[in-house]
Amino acid sequence: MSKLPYSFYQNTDVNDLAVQLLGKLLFTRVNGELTGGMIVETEAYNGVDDKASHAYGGRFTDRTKVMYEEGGLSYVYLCYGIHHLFNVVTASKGTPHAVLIRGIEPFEGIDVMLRRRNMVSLKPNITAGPGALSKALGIDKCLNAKDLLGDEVWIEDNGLVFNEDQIVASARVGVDYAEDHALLPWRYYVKGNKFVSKPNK
DNA sequence: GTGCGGATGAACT
DNA sequence: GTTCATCCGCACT
Repeated sequence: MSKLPYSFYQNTDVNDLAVQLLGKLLFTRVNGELTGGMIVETEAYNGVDDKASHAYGGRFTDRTKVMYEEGGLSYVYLCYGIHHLFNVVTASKGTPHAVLIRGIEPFEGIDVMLRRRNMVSLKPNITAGPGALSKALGIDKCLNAKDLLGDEVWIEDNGLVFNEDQIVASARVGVDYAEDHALLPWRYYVKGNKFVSKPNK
């Protein structure tokens, strides 16, 4: 297995990239503890033209500035004051594309994830949903703006590729505020996988 | 400096 | 289906 190269993240078609991330392995090493899982659900956020994106209209703030960096960095932010959401920054410098990781299937360090989630047995909700998987992987603001080829958070290619008929595209979750962009089918998930988040149609 | 509300999840009724 | 935990980013004064 090998880490995805920078060239992977440079893709300017953020939807294509969101699909390609399905089946890849997301790892973190926090306090020396290795955890990881296979990405089974993503959402594409198409930068300045996307009303659901934090960078819509070119908004550039302390929080959103990392999205304007070169693809291959992390973008982690706090949502509802409680949940840290993990995104992959993509495209080239100046183009604030990002892909939200919404679900992973546990692969490595399951005991550590159970402890972090206060769970005794493995159930889908350990990593189904963006807030849940961040907690299981130990992701918080400290992992914002990290190099995805570093040794704190990274993504590996295990060679697995899904067929088109194994992938479902649907509307993104929790973006009602995005008006006419709320219904765009930019959420992608692996059909039938138990670690896809709740609104699973 | 102030006020509003969110790319959610879990525990309720 | 409804409620609420719990913070800070962001727009505006």
